[in-house]
Amino acid sequence: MKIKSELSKIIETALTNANINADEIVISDATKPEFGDYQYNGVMKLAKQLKKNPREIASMVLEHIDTTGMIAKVEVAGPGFINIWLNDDWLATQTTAILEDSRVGVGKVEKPQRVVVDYSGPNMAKQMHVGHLRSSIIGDTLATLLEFLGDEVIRQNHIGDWGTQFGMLIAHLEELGTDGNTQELKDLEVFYKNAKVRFDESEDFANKARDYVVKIQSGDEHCLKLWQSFIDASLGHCEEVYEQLNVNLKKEDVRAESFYNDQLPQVIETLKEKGISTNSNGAECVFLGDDETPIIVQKSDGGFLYATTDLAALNFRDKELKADRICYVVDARQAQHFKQVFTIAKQAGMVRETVALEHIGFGTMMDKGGKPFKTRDGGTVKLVDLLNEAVVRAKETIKEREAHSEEALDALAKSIGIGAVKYADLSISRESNYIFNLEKMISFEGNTSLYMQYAYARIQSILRKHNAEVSGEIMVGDAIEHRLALMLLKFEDTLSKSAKEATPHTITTYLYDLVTVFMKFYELNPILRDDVDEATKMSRLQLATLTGNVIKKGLEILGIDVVDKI
RNA sequence: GCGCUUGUGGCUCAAUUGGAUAGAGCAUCAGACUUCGGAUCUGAGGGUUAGAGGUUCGAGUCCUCUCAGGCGUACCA
Repeated sequence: MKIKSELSKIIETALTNANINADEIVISDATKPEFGDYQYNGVMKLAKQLKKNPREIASMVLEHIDTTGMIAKVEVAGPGFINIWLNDDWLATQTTAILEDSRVGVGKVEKPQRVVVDYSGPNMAKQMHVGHLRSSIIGDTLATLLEFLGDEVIRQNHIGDWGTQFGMLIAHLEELGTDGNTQELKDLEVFYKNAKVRFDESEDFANKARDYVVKIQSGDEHCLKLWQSFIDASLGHCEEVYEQLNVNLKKEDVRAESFYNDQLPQVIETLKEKGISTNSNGAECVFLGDDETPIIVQKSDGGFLYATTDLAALNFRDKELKADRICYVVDARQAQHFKQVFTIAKQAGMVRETVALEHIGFGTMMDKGGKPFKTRDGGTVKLVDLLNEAVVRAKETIKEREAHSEEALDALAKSIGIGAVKYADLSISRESNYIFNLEKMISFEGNTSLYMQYAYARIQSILRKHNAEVSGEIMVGDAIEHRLALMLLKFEDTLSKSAKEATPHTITTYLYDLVTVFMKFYELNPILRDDVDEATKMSRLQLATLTGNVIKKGLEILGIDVVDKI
């Protein structure tokens, strides 16, 4: 239900009938229950333009607002706010209408776009570390969300598989022998470290490594084969992590750096032709605005840089993938880089003017002391280790409360532990740095996945206990049911906002508010007690069922499984 | 040096993009069980939104300066 746009239409009609012109009508949620459900704050601006008293204008508008359907009551308050109360019967009808809807009342966008979401982007030379967590799950949520809303999403995993370090790695792989290497490849950190040791201790090895870099680039078959087997092994690690994280990235979504390799000279040619780049100190550079430091697109030795690859990728995504919107889910620290690359791409005509280019930046994960997240000895924390730890902790927590069989416990621990980490990450507004705290993540209190899971399990428990058909209409009988019904209908507005701004935390905040309201409803309004009449019982069962459906769908978009029992 | 960015109760985070008395959760204190799962709910205390000016009907949000962090700054990605 697009409540806000429905209300906008009503207000627009009222304004027209009152002979007032307004360009855009923005409806916002009421800040307090006593101010109603929604409010329109635009009158103050209009009054300024018309040079009239805002309260006077608000009263004029008020007279023309249709209060026969959706709206129950309107009121002018403060300097000129128009407060809006929705009608109970309307809420009841609308919620009843979506009881059987698998999309729980969420429609599809009118104009679907083709959206490229670039996320995860691990480096093949190393194991995935905690830094990849945010990109992977924020990107995946965005992709799932846009798809659900009807856009055509193209996932792109821009893996780092090209560069000088690969010479060293494949030389080491060759030395181990392609058959005997499987053991050491299990841990890429170890593999990398050993390769580095060889590189430093042996002049022959180092020369060979450098030689191999050139050979891969020139397409030497033997080296490419070694390289490919190394990439396959490394990608295998990533796929295990994606599997564990419930992140929907497949092999066919991989479009690696190496893919763009042969397009790089063309990028330079285009930039030269258009007079965008110049030669400076032997390197091909782009100077933007008044910036003194350039963006280097080709090194003085002829090598290319990541800006060049990104330009080639932008060109490909525009020309071949024909994207309307391209989202880069990458660390916020690369903001300048993307700003520059986007500017160059548009200037050079590599991307059409109409394409929306967005850097979906996110903050860094910190430890409890507010420092960048590291292991005790200062190394990077491997993502698998962190996730495994979360599962272990979840298992301990669940075990304390209820008796489960060992298999059930393991399965529960997996979905709950991983879900808790994901939820905690997604619930923070993405651009700020955040402090990683596993205990808080696996807590049942506050805005955590377990609080949602608990509410869901409670609802399922009621339905099991009822153990019969649930039918009939929803009736909105009191203030708390009014709030609950309204929250349920707000799901679509929430998802739209989240998609537009690429902010997963909009969804978690909504779910938390929904569940909080549901918990209050649950306390105040008994469902299965004997003294509740049949129609009320059914209505409340329906409300509970619908709440469960929305929680499930919401968590599903975040890539988190719900469980019927905790 | 230049550029970008952040600063919100003791702690961790919000604030519908300029709207009403800045909201939650931890923690603290006080309540509610003949439990539809108490892993819950109700309430209280705790804030000059780093500081100082400015813009206007109205500022956590916009502008200027100061203070304190973080990040980026010519051939890594």
